[in-house]
Amino acid sequence: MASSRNVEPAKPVQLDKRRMILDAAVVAFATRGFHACRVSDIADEANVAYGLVYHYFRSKDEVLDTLFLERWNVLLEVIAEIDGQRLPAREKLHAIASFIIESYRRDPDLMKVIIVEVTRAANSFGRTHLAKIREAYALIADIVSKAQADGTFRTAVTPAFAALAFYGAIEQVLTGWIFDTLPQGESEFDEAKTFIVETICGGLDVARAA
Amino acid sequence: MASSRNVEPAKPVQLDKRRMILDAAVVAFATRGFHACRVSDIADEANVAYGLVYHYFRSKDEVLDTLFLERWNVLLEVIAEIDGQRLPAREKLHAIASFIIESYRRDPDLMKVIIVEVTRAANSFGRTHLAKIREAYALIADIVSKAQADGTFRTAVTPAFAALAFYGAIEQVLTGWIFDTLPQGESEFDEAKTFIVETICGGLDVARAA
DNA sequence: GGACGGGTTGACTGACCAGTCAATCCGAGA
DNA sequence: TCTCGGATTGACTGGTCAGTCAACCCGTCC
Repeated sequence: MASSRNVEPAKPVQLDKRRMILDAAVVAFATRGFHACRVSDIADEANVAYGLVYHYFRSKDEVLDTLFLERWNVLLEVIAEIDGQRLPAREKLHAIASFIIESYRRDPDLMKVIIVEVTRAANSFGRTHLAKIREAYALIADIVSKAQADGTFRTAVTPAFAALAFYGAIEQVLTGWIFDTLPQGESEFDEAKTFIVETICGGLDVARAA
Repeated sequence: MASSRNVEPAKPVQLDKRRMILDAAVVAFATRGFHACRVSDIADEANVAYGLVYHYFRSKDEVLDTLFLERWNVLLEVIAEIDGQRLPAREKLHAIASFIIESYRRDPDLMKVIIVEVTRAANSFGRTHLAKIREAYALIADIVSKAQADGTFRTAVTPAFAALAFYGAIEQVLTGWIFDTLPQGESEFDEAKTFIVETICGGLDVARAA
């Protein structure tokens, strides 16, 4: 209580309305979907006037863009960092799957919005952020590629394809949880990490062709 | 020219406007996306008056629903039929991947609409048709399940998961083609069928854990 | 205490478009 | 030839929002 004059940088009572709007948007988008969600829903959820959303963001789209970029950049950093560690490829993939699934566990709404409204969406967003999304594929493909080079992965499939299949499996699982098609809970989350890696790395066949 | 009184059942000059509207909708939806596409775009594309769309369909949504159901039911029948044949599971999966990829090759616009606007969409449609979509997963899971029972597939992964991963890989590949993220052409189509099955069935690892 | 200006407010406007509907067309049957 | 009814037409309506903007609030600095 005793004086807070220049100790605080510049954040008053309500820690930053911009952040509040962003957080409210996650809830609003996750609840009603981006299209069905009106800007006034975001403002209401954030307890802020309608116009303030436009003080901090140029448009409704920019709110979603911001949400996506914030999170996706973290993902890219994490993948790069995992790749930097000295680990078997299989474990790197497990770490990536873990990170994504843990992200969902911690903030399902945010992941729901990113997956449903951007990653899986055709609307402007999917296209706008295609390059960013592809960066993730490329990083994963790189992991596979190196593992093929050092002999831990077979070369029957191209790295790009393997990356697609790996990410595809993760996305399907998340989608299942998001749409309540798949049971979800602590044990399912852990199980999923293993299954995804086991399917992509281990394969289904008992016997393999020579 | 010589009389066509009761030879034809009831299809005049323009083989059925309903079909024309449906076909035009595929083009319109594929080009502009379902949301950005106005009903007048469909009517224009079909060379038909605006109001006629509402003569044959209750709403714009119903047009998309019809398109999706028509095609998805074919898919379900085909999967069931493939499953009925006496083939190794791996070949059944190959046949399914083939069918879907061939569908895309024959009518990319239609598949684009189905994948982008229904299968991958959160909007009403994804939810409305969830059950139908899940039927496909279930049929695939069934194939895996039987293969596990007869010993050709490992039991390390549940059938439901395997189905998710398999379908996920296909969807990612199609999405890549749709968004021009992946090169496409005759050779890529064939290659994709093999790679998808090879990844899911063969796995990436050179060595497997005991 | 006055002026400045960024933060904040919410009523309002302009555009857009799904869906309606009254009118017209046209083929079949009487 | 006339009538009936389904097919076809396209102007129009109603509702919905995204985004604008003029005004207000309030802390800061002179």
